[in-house]
Amino acid sequence: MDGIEARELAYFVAVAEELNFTRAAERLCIAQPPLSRAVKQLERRLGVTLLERSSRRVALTPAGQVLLDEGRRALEGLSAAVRRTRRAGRQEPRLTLVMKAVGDGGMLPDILAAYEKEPDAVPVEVLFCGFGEHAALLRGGFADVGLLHGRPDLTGLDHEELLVEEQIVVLRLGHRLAGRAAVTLADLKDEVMPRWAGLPGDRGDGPEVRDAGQLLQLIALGHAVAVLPESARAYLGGDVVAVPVLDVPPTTMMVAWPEWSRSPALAAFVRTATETAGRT
Amino acid sequence: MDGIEARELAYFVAVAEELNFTRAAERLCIAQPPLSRAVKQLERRLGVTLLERSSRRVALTPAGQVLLDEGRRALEGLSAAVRRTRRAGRQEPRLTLVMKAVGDGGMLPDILAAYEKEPDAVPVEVLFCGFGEHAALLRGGFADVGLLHGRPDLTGLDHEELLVEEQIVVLRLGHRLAGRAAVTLADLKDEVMPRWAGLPGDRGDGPEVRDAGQLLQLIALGHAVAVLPESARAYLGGDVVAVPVLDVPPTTMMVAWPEWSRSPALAAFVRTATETAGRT
DNA sequence: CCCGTCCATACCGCCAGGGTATCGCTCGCG
DNA sequence: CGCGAGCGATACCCTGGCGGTATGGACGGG
Repeated sequence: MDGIEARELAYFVAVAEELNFTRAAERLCIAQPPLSRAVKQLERRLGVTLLERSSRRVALTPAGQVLLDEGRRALEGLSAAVRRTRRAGRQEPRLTLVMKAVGDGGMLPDILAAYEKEPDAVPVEVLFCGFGEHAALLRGGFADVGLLHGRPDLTGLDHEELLVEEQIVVLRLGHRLAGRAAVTLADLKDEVMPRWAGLPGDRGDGPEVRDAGQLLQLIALGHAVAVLPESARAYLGGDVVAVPVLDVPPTTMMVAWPEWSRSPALAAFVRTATETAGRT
Repeated sequence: MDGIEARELAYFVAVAEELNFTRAAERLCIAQPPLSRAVKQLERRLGVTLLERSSRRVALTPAGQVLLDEGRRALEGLSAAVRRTRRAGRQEPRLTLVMKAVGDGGMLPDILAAYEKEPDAVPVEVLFCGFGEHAALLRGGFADVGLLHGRPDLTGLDHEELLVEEQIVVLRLGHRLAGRAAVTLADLKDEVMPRWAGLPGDRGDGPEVRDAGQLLQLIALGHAVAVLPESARAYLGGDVVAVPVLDVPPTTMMVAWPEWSRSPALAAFVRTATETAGRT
């Protein structure tokens, strides 16, 4: 037995993130002295100095940096286990599918229809999320399966490819490029591209949008253009047009799920999704 | 805060594995009543029934099965974090390299020599392990980096390919195939192949060996033959010969390390290993 | 030089977690 | 059919650990 407790690890992580016992204590809603004691006890149990305290400044030792990284992940794993258990224990078992709005390549109705006929099928609950959130929601145990686009970070996930799509640019009717048969990225370099709300990695210019409706509205107003997978054509209204973009790499849509998941309901969904995609 | 404690999770895992509170309690070195109480408290905190108790039999509910799987992994992650922290906290930092004996493709001396010249280099400690153990030792935080062969389970690991090798069969001098320029698997189907000790997945026949020395001795005695990567030629004595095997897929050697590892010492080692392999 | 900041120490009270004794249920066996 | 063994649940006690308050001591800024 290594004897380390989840609570004291969480305490240490708070201190290591704040680099300040007092602030960490109030974040944890406890007083500062018990926090000091708990961290010291953790150091004693590990036999390792985690923090360099100099009565004016708190700094991480190399070992402390390791425990901050590893411990955060371990705590994530713990609460993911809790969430998955809670969701598995609901009286009415469900499968939570996470996807970006309009991120199903038009296949979701077919997949769901086929899935419902499976013997292991359970009701599917669809959870919409922002641009890069799929993977975190799957890893964290908030969702069972996801439909992903592009090249997300797949660590901790298993996946199957469903569909490879060419990309199009969506333009307002009357836009200077709207009549072209095809465009290149060079044609678009002066265009305003919206960015998804709450996404730190995205480029800073362009208006912020929260969902596909806002995006289409911006395009229809002529305030922006957007490069989307070809399947998005199905969602376009009459006041915008789609033009193929020649030199953008095709985007692949995939179904992904947490590594180690072995529920029959999930396996049936993945099988159904790949078969449905393969039948096109 | 989800409020789940590592100890109570370990308690539940023990009960779920034994399906018997009394035996689980003695495995945990506590009395049975506190164990019953702890599991019940865990169920209350999760709001989920984990075990079906029928006064004569204990069975897992579906949610209990989920928590058994996920909780085991979460506890693994926790103790891996502890081990990595302990190893990072040693006064003399070292890099622990795990490999099968004679599993380095002859490159280890070159890699180590080149690595020692790196600015971020630390002393390398080599840990030998049995056939399929590399990945578990890396995931568990017992080692920092490994040299792997074949197609191990790489979940939780990052890796780089170092070397693709053809395979040879090692035979006693005077063996019926020893004079051949090459053989096929069909030629070998009646031969005795040793199996590595402590490896459940291996085929049952053949004598058990613990290391390369025992293996070569068995071959020299004519009691066995073995299919090995070409680089093993360097370790062969004069009383055995090596013959290429035509229809065995080449084996790839790779360097692997735990996902998320970001120590400069490790990064330098991986870079050195790939550069050394690329220079051949 | 004093005051504010911040971590450590000292001490206290309470409850969670572990122990022992015992009950209740069920199955197997004579 | 009745008894005993096995096993989990309950009741009760006791101790150690965790959290709280008060305070000390080191350091830096004004």
